[in-house]
Amino acid sequence: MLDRQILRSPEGIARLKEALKHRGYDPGVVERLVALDERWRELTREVNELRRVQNEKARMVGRLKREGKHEEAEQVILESRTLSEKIQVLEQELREISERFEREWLLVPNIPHESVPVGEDESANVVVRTWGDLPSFDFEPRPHWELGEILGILDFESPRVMSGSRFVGYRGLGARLERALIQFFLDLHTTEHGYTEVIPPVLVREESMIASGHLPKFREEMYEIPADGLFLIPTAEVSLANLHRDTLFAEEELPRYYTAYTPCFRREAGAYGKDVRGMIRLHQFNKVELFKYTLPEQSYDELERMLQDAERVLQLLGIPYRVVALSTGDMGFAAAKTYDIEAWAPGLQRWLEVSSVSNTEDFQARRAGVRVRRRNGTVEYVHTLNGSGLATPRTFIALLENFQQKDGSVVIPEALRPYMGGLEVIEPQ
RNA sequence: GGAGGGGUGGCCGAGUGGUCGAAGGCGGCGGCUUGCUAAGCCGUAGCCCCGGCUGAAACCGGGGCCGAGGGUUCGAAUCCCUCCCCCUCCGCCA
Repeated sequence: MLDRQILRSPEGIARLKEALKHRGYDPGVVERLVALDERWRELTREVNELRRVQNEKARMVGRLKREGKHEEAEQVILESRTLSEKIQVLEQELREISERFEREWLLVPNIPHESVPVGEDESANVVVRTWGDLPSFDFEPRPHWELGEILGILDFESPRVMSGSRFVGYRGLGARLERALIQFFLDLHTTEHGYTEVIPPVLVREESMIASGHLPKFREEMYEIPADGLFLIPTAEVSLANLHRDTLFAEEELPRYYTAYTPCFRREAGAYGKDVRGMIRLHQFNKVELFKYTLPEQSYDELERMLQDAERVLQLLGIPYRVVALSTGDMGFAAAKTYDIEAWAPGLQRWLEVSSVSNTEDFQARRAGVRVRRRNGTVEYVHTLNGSGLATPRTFIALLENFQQKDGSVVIPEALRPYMGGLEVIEPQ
């Protein structure tokens, strides 16, 4: 959520319209919002004034009664009664205006940072850097689903029966490898990068989804449990963004770094027929998330650092990747700036997004009510950042496909071996 | 699921339907005292919104905020309703 102050100056209005245009949103909503805000302020002014008079009269009644002047008190009560009715009518209208404003305001995305490349879609994204050499093979590299089959570590069949498409099962060393990845990520971030590990709920209330910016706009992407009004999280970002709801931090308490492993659930409603093969796009997957609460002036430095923390995972695994700065048209709703990290998948011959690292500035903090009292006494919203560190299925894919050998065996990167009981190679069954 | 108790300012905690933010404590800030610190003493202090002011800060005026939302009343932290959360007991179950 943006500061609605932006609707009260010509420059702010122009800035917001431009931001919406760059994101591919209709800037037409802005005029409507400006009108609602103006009406809201006008009503607020009127109501405030009437309440002032009303308060005066109420106090007068109290005073008169205490002084025993009951008849005069009755007179004032009579006046006050009609005023009270008038106020109620205006308050009703004020409530309606507020609700209408709020409804639309919650659908307005964040304003992109000035450093974000302007463009309609992913074609305008900018590759910031590439790390590692793409592997060359003296054989045709296999896609992960073939490797999973050969090695007997992935199960695509039984999940289809028990749950439908876009689910995967791991078995044997596959399950162990998945667990190893999660543990490796968490250990790295907690011991070397200073994040505090948390295990949050994965079922949350609607208001938590609103706070993180995932609702009301993306309802069709969420699994919902109507009987209890709960939603399955699409990312631990939701849980971590709600860790300090309605909190006023002291400046010394920031920054705060959190990491969490959770399963994530996505309906993928808009992706019919896309990435159906293998485990590129799943309804349920595992992810280790990174999250920071920072002072506003530090958030862009913290963004770069978080990006490095996520990159470090791939470096230690030896998986080649590139970092991409997303364009205005490709960024998520709450983000002011986003980097994607894409791992190379030689079997698929494509780059796979394994991480997305974003600064939402105060967009989520405003929705979640997370503020900081500065040393000079002023209060402002904190900045929040989130990033994957990493998502496992695609890391799993990249790992299998990069380290495969001619016979289908897969070499386990050294960093992971301690988590695999020292195992160096997964052999075909 | 059943019964009962409770949610008050950054934190803890008192509170009457009518004296403009609500005792007290902790913590905060300013000052005095002090070789320095601690202790002590004095003072000050909340958050949000509207307006003065085109934007921001300070300041001034006003409104709102005692879990959330409605309601009763001239007037509600205080009474009523709904919801949320916490605690205790009982039942059930990992």
